[in-house]
Amino acid sequence: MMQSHKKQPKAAQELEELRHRMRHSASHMLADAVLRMFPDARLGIGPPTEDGFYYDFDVPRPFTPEDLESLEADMRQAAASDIPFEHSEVGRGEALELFSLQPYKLEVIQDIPAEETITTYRHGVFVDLCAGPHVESTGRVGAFKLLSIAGAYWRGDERRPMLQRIYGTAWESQEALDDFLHRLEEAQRRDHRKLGRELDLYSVSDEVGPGLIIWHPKGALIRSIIEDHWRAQHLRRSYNLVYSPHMGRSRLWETSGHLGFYRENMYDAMEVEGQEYFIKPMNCPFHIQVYRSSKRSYRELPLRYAELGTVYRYERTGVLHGLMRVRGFTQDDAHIFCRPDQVEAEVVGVLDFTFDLLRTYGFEEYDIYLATRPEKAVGEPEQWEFATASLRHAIEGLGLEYVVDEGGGAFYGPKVDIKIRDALGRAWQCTTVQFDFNLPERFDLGFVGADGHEHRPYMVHRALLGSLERFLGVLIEHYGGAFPVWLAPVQAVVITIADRHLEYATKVTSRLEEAGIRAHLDGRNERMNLKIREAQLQKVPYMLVVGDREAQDGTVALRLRSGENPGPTPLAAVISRLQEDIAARK
RNA sequence: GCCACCGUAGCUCAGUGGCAGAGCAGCGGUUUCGUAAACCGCAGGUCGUGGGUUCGAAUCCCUCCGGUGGCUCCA
Repeated sequence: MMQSHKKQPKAAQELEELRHRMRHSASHMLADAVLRMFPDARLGIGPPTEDGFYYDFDVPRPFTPEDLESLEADMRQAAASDIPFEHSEVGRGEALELFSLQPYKLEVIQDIPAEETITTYRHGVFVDLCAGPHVESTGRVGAFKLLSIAGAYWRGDERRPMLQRIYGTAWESQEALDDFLHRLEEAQRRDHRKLGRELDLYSVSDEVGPGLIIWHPKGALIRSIIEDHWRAQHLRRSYNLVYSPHMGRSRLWETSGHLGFYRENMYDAMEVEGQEYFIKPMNCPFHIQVYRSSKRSYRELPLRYAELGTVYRYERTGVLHGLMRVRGFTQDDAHIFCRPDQVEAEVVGVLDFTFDLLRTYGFEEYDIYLATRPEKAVGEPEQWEFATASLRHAIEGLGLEYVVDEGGGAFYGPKVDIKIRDALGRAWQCTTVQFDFNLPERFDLGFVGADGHEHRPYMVHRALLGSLERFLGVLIEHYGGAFPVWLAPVQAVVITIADRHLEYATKVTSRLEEAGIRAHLDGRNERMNLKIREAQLQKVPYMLVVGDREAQDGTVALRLRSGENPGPTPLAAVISRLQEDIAARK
């Protein structure tokens, strides 16, 4: 159960409610249309979603794109006929009778608690089991469109039958629908997989394998800037940087419990001199080794070990997606070992660090989730209560809105997840802060307290950016490929108008490079127009055109990727402008 | 992994049973140009893989590999 701690203005809430009703009604009209196409179709469920609606069907053959067109035409006809939606309450027996030919509906009815009333909505001949609410009549569904077809397991369970799902969307006006479709197009333009290729940032190769990222020079440069900044920030916040190997003996993973609980995500063992080794899916066991390398005193806690640790996890082929979901990735990982009395301050420190770091990249909006104890869990209830309260206090103390994900915690501890939204409106999890009651136990971690006795430290896993691969993917879409100057692989391109300007252009480029600017000289024997176009497509922030006038005056003709054209500018002024941008991380 | 769709030159794509094509990129040349694509030429492909049907397969069928949109799972 998700319990929201968010507030919305009333007007926005009413609009959302209207869209919700229109989408709900549109999904009924879709199901009605499908039944006309396939009278024997069995209906799954058809709820509204954040951006539209879907409906699941068990049909004799999969839908085709042409089917979508004729179904949509059928729906338009229904809308034109303006048939009223009629609500009624039915008894349980009556409901079972009414939907006797619809096994999925029967299953839903059986799951409705006895004390709840069962309701149906009818328009024309179509009746659906439905809690509602709906718009008054089919003419009031607004502007709608069917979007796509997909397979979906009944009740999301891969052991149950796969139904055919049709996705659609509905909005209060044609304008709002067009807006939405425009947003989808914009999202496609910003797709990190497309930009990744166009800007030559990374690739995946069939020969290397799916889900394994090959960073090209420009992508690698952006990544290394992010990493450098990350390390510097960690040092400022009293983290200790460590490095750990990519594999370890089976004994390590047995002790950690990964072989017991996480093996399906791990690659098979490799044998070395009769011993089994596993490639790491997580960094924690290694950081624990650092902790255990000497006897720890309460005086040295908290200890914060951080590493850009590359891990490999088996992911099913169907879930791989560009940089967002891969098989080999680098976590910006850290493990904090601390005393109980330090826990809350540590969590506050991590959250503060997170927002500080994410703000650097222009992320200001987050979805925050507090995930609590699941049914199957290790650790004492008091520990869970204490840790969960620490997380809650930390979030609330910072005045943040959050959602409680009841029972959504890991088996080894409660956690806070923070998601940022990409250009498609999909929320991507980046930050995660997780308590771990399991590993300190398994590795028998301890510290000597002021009382001279052994105590168990608290352990917190945290990743702020999540994985560099995913974060870069989100960043590419966030900026639409137009990276701010401090991240841009090429910050300035010097463009010659004719070959005779090469000498001056070379001098300009060297001056820029000496000033610490990533400059590139485009001295090709091509027309200036072409070079500007290419720099523009590569989203280079500064273009410095040099011709006769500039060579004579010691200036450059400045052009920005925004299309602004400030014109002739002294080189020194351009350099300081660039340096200001870089310093301000613009 | 499952459902649907897709895979033709580095990229974007045309070709749906009868001699593999275009634009861009690449290479060679001409051109020396003032704010988003100069011109001419050349080269480039076992049509993802393996098998089958056929006189003949990029095209039809099957297998596998990879991708896309979803489902499940997740940083």
